[in-house]
Amino acid sequence: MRIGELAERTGVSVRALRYYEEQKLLRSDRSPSGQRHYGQDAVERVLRIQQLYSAGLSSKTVLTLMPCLESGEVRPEVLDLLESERARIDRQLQDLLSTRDQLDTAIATSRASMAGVPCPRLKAQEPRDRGRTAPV
Amino acid sequence: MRIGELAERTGVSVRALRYYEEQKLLRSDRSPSGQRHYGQDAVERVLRIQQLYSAGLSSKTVLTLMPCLESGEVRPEVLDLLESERARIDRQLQDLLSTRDQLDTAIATSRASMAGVPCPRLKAQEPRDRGRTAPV
DNA sequence: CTTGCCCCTGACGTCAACGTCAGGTTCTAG
DNA sequence: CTAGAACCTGACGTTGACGTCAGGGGCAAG
Repeated sequence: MRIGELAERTGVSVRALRYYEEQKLLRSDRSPSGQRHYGQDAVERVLRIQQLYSAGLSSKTVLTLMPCLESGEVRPEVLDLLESERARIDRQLQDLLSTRDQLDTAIATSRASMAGVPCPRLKAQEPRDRGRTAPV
Repeated sequence: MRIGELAERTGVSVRALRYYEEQKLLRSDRSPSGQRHYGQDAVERVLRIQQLYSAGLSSKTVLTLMPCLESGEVRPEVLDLLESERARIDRQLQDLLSTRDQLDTAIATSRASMAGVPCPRLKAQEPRDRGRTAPV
């Protein structure tokens, strides 16, 4: 398929697909006139790239890690990267979950108040340790 | 406390704190000479701002939603924003969880191969390795 | 043939959350 | 009193993942 169809089937823009190729995250066969052509598996690969981006990985990190995630072969020099990204994801998960809870509480409160029920009091979340220096 | 102490206690930069004030996310009392002073509650507020940023909310969205999350009073015109952010967070949670699973699989595979299968390029640690320049 | 759609390669624009520098003021320790 | 740390206000720089525009080519239909 050509780039327009791939874009449509993945929901990402044509520009983004060309950007992925520029970053060496995606390859394409070229017709004699230079047009890009992709196999069916490109759809899955693009969706996977999007997922990794959405998880906060940079294009360079995706480039480094994708072969490992696909093949299962982890070269020892990328293990640190693998683990630091995992740790970052864990921290971000906590922030997302906590934020989601706060949004849910607000939404529930809103619905309740729209139904005429009085607003309950919200409790503040205890802030998580962010590696700050110990208080004196 | 002054801005430097607040920065240290929250782990965010002085520049970031001034930026938050610029975005009206954070207020400060000013001494006659113009220096910013903060109460103890500023620490919690800054950590909360960071958490919302980490959850992918924009500065404008944080500005809009923070009062609701604190007071529990949701003006009906922000309910849409509240719900769309919640939906976005849910999607991002899926991506993060899936990515974390993939990383975990790769890490586990790596550990297994290091324990069982001899890795071709594993160098032994050299005890006198002092000239190790940290790559940037 | 030509119309219209899709495609190509640069290359500059964008946006957010700061980093960084310049040039000047204020606070504090000795 | 003085050095230096900490603070102030601009204002320009950075980065990543694209958006967008300019200028031009390829190809099936009518």
